[in-house]
Amino acid sequence: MSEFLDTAAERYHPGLSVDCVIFGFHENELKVLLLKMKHTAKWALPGGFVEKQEHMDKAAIRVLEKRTGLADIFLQQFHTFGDPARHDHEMDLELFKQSGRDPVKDHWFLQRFITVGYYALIEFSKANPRPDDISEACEWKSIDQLPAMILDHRKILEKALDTLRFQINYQPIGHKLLPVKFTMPELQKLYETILGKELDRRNFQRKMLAYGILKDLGERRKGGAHKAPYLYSFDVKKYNAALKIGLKGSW
Amino acid sequence: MSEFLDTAAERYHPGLSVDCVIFGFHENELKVLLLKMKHTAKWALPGGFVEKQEHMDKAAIRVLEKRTGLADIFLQQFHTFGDPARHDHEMDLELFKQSGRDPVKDHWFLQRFITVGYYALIEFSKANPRPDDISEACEWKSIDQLPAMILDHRKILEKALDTLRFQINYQPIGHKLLPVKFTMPELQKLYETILGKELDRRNFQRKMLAYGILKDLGERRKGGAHKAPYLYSFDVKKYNAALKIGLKGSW
DNA sequence: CCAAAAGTGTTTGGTGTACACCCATGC
DNA sequence: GCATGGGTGTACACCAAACACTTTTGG
Repeated sequence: MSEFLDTAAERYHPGLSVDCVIFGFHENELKVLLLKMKHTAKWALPGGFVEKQEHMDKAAIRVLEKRTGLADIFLQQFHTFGDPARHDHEMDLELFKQSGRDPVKDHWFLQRFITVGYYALIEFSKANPRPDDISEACEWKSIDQLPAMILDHRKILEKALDTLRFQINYQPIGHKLLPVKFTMPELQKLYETILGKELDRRNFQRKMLAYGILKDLGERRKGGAHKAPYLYSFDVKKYNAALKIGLKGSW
Repeated sequence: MSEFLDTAAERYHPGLSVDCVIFGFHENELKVLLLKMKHTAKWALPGGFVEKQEHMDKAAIRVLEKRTGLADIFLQQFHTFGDPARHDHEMDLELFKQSGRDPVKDHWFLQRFITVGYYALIEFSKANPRPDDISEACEWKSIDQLPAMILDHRKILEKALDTLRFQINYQPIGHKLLPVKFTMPELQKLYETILGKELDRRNFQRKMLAYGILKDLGERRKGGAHKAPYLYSFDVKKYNAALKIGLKGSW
């Protein structure tokens, strides 16, 4: 941390950060990946800084991998947060102290920051998040039970969720959030979770199949109680083609 | 300009700018407001910098007013451009020379910039754009006949247009772009222009009226040739309520 | 009176919605 | 066998697309 404070001003673009909202879906709940920094009580979105000659989008990818171990994630920019009040000077000073140093006036780290928000959808089961060396935890948190978060990270998360809902017909939500094989009820639960409302089982199925973006694998999911549901997977080619013009219809 | 280069580093947030894409509608064409700086051949979006403790959204409003004279414009953030290649070092050096100064290494102005794009819809007839003292022109340009533009401003403009099309059912497009009183054919032309395709006259009218967001003023637009069309204006309250859930239907 | 623009209406097919019924499985 | 969850089907209302006809106005 101490070394970071020394070299940051040379390495990074001043007053600019990126924050990532990583969505996953597990046990019928929409989850977000959060970090807990050492010595702090609140949680944070995985975020970081942009190198001086680095593409901002690339920076987001690098930062996410460094802080959570997640690689090859397709991140989507959704909003930039430029309220000067979003800066928490007290917290900065605290971090300085913890690194065993005196706050320096006009230090790179103590100025106001603009942050650019990115979001991603990832397959929960494939993700293997691990905290970096300045964090003590990296965990999935349910959207419905979020812990206290630093700065305006809660607001950033809400905005990401709004964007997700808004773009539901234009983003490969199912393909990114579900395993390769999934059942129709699972897909429906995902939609219901994101949209925050219940959908009719039969109409959902008909509509989804009508899109022609699903491949019926013929298999069934065994083991569970009740009637075994069919397994599907996405016809990626057709899915992407359909998304370009947007999946029709209101949910 | 010379004074600007001296004081900029103190006043403004480093490496950050805002650019505004101002849409207007006139003579059945969608137009954009562009500036032409003195001593340059290319046109530019009205843009500027963010003061150190200023809210970014407020900065966009301030910048727009200062550079074009347009006040009280509702600006909507749409994307942030963070490609390091978007910076044109040659152009910067040129501007330095023109201000009669030698380029200083590591000068505030010579670093890489991130820019945040904002767009607005304004009523063409009410706007009275005027160039600021560093520009020689401030003009409406048709979307179909854009002049050469600096940096990635063309790309920024395209992105704004995409956003506009995407959000057409969620933004008060008509209310912002048209005069208070307008006819149905005028409103239709606006939609056709933004969407880039023709719509059926009768279906358009029925659909619009069905939304219940228009007030029939009873009057007719006289003077023109042919049958005089009725005048309408927006029922702003109902319009805004309808936009919250989005105007249904595909165009 | 004629061309062009604008107002009004009708038919038709699709899509969303609200249902009812049957099938499979574990307890 | 019964509760629960999953698969399939149907009736209806509504909306969008495609179309024809009438009215007004300036030239």
